[in-house]
Amino acid sequence: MFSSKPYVKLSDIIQWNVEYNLGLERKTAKKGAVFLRAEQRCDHLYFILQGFVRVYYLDLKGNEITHWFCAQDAIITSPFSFLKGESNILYFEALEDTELLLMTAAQLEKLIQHLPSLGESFRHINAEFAMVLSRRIMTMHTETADARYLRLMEEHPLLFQKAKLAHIASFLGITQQSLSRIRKNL
Amino acid sequence: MFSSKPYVKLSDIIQWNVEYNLGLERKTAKKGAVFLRAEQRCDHLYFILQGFVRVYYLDLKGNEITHWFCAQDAIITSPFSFLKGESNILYFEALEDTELLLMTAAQLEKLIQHLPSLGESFRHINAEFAMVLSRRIMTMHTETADARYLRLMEEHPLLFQKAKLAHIASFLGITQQSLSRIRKNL
DNA sequence: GTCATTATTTACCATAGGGTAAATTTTTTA
DNA sequence: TAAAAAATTTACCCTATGGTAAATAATGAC
Repeated sequence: MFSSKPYVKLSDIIQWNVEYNLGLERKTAKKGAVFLRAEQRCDHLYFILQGFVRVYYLDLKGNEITHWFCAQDAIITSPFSFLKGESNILYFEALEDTELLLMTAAQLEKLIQHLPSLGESFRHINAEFAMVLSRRIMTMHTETADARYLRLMEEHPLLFQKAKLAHIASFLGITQQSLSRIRKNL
Repeated sequence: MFSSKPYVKLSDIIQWNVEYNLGLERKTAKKGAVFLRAEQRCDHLYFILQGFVRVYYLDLKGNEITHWFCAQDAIITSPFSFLKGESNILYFEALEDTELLLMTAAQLEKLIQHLPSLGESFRHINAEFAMVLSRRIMTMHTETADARYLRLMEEHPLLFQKAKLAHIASFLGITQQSLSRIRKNL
């Protein structure tokens, strides 16, 4: 999330695509485009070659809740759908012009057959991702909304240039109005 | 969390321990014992052969926050410490007499060298774990405390026989008093 | 079985954040 | 640059949950 993933280099993926004749699909999404919607199956990993993506879902009242933001070099998917074939509940929205490389589970497994070390890389990526999510659960419990906002600003200042405050508010677990109030009180 | 992990069978691990001369350590923890503390390094995966474990951490005021519960056949570790060598902030508490099999990162990598398919299993386990955590983040946003309580009761009725309400309350993200109030109002 | 300990509930008031609606500012479009 | 649309802020009151403290209930030790 946010950051690049040092374990898998996109340039390698692009090279292997040719070398092993994987036939990976490419996709572009204009700024503002929602290129995956709930109810659409998500049967790809999306490698972000370029751009910035917001992942969100809808709560019971239909409000958009930002689940995470992904920058260049990150990999996104809808885990429920990609891993388990369950119906997808996530929306992927390009917050700027975005270029994507798509990989199916079959293509991934084929590639790992050729390159077992890539499987190991993904093992580490998954473990780190779980770690990031664990930490997020903890900070949601232990920190006030103010503290979470300040920390986000410190750790990801660029985010505030790319995402709207409404996006960031729901990512922080509060409403836009509450975030506004927090900003007012410094 | 909670459930068994179909991807790795404990009986296999025990057999491989002999076959590949891994020298895995065993450990037992009496009911009530805290067998890992914050500040202690966690450089093992803990396979739960038998028993039930609560993982918790302390918030800024010193309150115990339950991070998850783990039953037989689950694997626990302190990801920050095990993966990154960062200082450990988690406590592992046996809620009943518990028997554990310990595996260091070195032992894990050695075993995976012998059995690459185990690496693949762990890749899937990590992915599923991330999925569970994602879902938990979502339900914390979208569901009220009442709904989370009712769902937990429905999905994990046995938990209520093994854990105290204070443990469950902090797992649900509320205080013990709030949980009590929720229970009162059905 | 009695006492001590631990777990749970209750009651009180305090507060962070939600919901609605409108005002204001900023950005986009024409 | 004017008009329209979108984003952000503000203000109001409301509600869920927190904090403190005490009462009750359940469990365990002797």
